[in-house]
Amino acid sequence: MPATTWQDIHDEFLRRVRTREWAPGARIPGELELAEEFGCARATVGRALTRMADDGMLDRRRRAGTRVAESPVRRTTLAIPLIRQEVEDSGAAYRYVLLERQVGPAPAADAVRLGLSPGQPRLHLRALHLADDRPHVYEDRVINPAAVPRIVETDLAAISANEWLVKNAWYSDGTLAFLAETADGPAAEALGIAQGAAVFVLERRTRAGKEPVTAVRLVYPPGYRMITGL
Amino acid sequence: MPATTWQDIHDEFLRRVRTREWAPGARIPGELELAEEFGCARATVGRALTRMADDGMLDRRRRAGTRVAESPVRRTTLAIPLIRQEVEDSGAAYRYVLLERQVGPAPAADAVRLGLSPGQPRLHLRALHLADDRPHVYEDRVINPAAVPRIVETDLAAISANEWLVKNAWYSDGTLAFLAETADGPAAEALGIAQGAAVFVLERRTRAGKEPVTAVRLVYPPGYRMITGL
DNA sequence: AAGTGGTCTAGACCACTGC
DNA sequence: CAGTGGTCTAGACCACTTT
Repeated sequence: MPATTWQDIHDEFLRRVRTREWAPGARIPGELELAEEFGCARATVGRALTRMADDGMLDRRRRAGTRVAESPVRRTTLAIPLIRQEVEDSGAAYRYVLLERQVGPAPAADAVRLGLSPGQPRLHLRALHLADDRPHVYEDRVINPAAVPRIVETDLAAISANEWLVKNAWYSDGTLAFLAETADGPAAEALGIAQGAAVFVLERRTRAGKEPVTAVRLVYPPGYRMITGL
Repeated sequence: MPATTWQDIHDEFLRRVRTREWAPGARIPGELELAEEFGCARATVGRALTRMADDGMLDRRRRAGTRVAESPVRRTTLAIPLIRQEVEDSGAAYRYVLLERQVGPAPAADAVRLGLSPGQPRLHLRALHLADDRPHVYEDRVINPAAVPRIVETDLAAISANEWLVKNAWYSDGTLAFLAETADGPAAEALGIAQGAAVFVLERRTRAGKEPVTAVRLVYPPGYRMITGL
C-alpha cells in the first residue's frame, strides 16, 4: 500500500477546512497541483475531493475549480433506526405486540396519509414495540393491500409489519420526516405516558412506482434522542 | 462518454435491490462478472457498488463477496438546515434578534451542557430567528470563550453567533441530536406559543480538539418537520 | 491457498463554463 | 478557447478472510 491512501488525504483536507487553513469560500488548488503535493495520481486526490464535495464541504465546478463551501457543515449521514436492533443493541429483550388490525375502505384521514382515494381498501395497524417489556415505540401504520396483496393473509401478530415488508415487498422511493407532537390518546395509553406529553415522531412513506405501499408513524416517548455525528 | 456511466449502473443495482431481484441477505455476483455483464471496467462497477455499500444497502467483505443488507434502508443523507438559508429559500425575509447575552462563570447546567468545569467563564446567548418578522427558531447557546476568545468582543446583535463561528472558529468534531420537548417559558415566550407545547429541538455540540467550542439548542415551533429522502 | 474486494497508477477523453 | 473537474480503462498489487 502506498504511504498515503485517499482516506489519509481526505482527512488532511478535512483538517484544512476545519482549521480554516482553507477558509470558507476560498478557492483551493487544482487536482493536479494537489496530486503533486502528495506525490500521488490525480485520481487519488480526486477521490478525496469528491467525497468532501458529497458531504457538502466543497463546491466543485468545472473550469471554475474547487471552493470551500460557505458553511462547511451541511450534510450528515443519519442511521435510520431499525427498532429490533435498536432495542437489542441496548441490551434489552425485544418484543412486539399487535394492538389492533383493521381491514376495510380507507377513511379520509388514512387515504390522505397513504395517498389513496377515499374508500379504497386499506389495512390499518396499531402496534407497540417493547424493550424488556417496557414500551419503546408506538407504531401506527397504514398499508395499501393493492401493492402487497399477501399482507392481508399474514399473521402480523407473529411478525412485525416492518419486518414482513422488508422481506416481502419492494419499493422505489419514499420520504422520511421527523417532528415533535403532543401524544394523542391511543399513543399515550400504549406508551404509558401522559396525554399531551411531547413525543418524537418519525414518519415514513414508501411507494412502489406510482403505487403507495405504506405510511407509518413511529412515536417515541419523552426523552428519546436521535443522535448522529457532525 | 461511454453509454453506461457508473451512475447508470448504480441506479440499476438500486433497482435490483429495491425490486428484490437481489433479495435481502443474498449474495450478488462479483465485480468481474458484473463488469462483464455491463461491458465496462471492473473499477466502474466497483464505484457503483462502493456507493451502495456506503449507503448501507450492501455489505461487502473481501473474499466473502458482496451481499444485500438484511434491511436495505439504513442510512440517509440529512441536510443540516442553515437557518438563514432555510428562511430565505421559503421566500421570506430573514431577521435575527439577540434577546440576551451573559458573560460570566458557568452555572452547573451550562458547564454540563458545554463540557466545562463549573465556574469557568462562559458566554450564554438567547436569540430568535425570524421569517418575515414571524418567529422561526429560538436559539439558546453556550460558548466557551477559551476556545474562541475574540467572540466576547464581537457584536452579536449584528451577526448571529452561528455565522460568526462559521467564519471565525474551527472545530474538529461534534454531535447532533434531535428530540421532542415541551416548550419552557423563555422559548414559548420568544416563539409566541403556549408554554408546554411540543417543540422540535435540534442540539448541536462542537469541539476543537479537546476544547469544547459551543453547545446550541435550536427550538422549532409546533408544526415544523425535518424532511429527507429515503 | 485462493478468491474477493480495496486501492493506486498513468493515460485518455469528455463536459462544462469562465475568460 | 482553454482550463478545470468527471469519468473510464487496463493493469497491477495488496489486504483480508473464508475455505
